[in-house]
Amino acid sequence: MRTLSRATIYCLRALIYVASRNEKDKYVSIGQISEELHISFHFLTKTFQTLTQQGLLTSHRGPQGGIMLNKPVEEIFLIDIVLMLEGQNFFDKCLLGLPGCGEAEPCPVHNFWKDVKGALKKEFEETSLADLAAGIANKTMRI
Amino acid sequence: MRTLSRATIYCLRALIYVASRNEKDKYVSIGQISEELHISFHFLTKTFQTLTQQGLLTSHRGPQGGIMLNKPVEEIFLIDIVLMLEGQNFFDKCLLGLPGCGEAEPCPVHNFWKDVKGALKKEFEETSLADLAAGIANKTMRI
DNA sequence: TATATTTGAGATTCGAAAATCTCAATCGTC
DNA sequence: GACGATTGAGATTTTCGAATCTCAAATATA
Repeated sequence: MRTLSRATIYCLRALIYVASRNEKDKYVSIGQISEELHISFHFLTKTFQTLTQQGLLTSHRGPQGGIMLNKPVEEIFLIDIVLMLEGQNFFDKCLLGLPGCGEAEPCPVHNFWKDVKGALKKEFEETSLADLAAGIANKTMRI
Repeated sequence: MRTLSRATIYCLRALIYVASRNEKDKYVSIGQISEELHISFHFLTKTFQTLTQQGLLTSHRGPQGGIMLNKPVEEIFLIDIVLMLEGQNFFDKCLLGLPGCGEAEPCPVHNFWKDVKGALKKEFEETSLADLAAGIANKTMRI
């Protein structure tokens, strides 16, 4: 079950890593994240750019530069990250990929899928970066 | 939110179409399905082959040939189709795509995602082809 | 101000899924 | 038995997301 794109997955892993370091008001180097997590550096810069443009992160060039979360990890939710990277219409898509599907002209699985998406969205809305990072306290855990 | 592959989507649309025709013990031509639903003929034959090999369908070559459901539509569930086409491990995958993730060594989102997948799987298990086809009674509905 | 470090941005390459094409196998009908 | 209709199977091409590469812009530090 492939739900998120690679870009989102990488970014999520990176943000969980950043959150777990819990260093406020300090830039974390993208290069360092890339090395620690074995994620393509250039791939990361691209996704971080998007999040910076959308206001979730602040970035800083030059030595001691990097990225920094703009809000406390308790106030950043999974849904924010996913919508910013996958697009605001992430939860609006039809299971069968039918372009015309909607409330006005629902496909056979429209209502079924609407419920499923609603439940998933609720989970994403209630799960913060702090929740996700909490699991990482255990050092043996791999991200 | 992209959940199913194109192959599965096409097959699902095709099976809903077949189910909605409600013609027992009669072969439905793949060519006809392809034309009606504007789905690539060769793509359909491929996915139907898989379902035939796995016992969900019976196929028949030659004139008046086609495919036929092996069970009543009430007894074919969404989960069957999805697992046959996407693979039996469809609901086992890690949200972050981490290969080592599992009960023994869970990733930060493992338990969160396990619950979500469990709920989705349950929905798929409880939704039959008959349920999906029921919506099609309305002729204006597009599949 | 010179330099090393780091992100920004876009071009290019790679690979897997998607789509198409070709021919073989099967079978009803005449 | 010949022919046309239809699925079976695999090869080939196309497309698009993923990954890489290259250079520009910014800035801390000495």
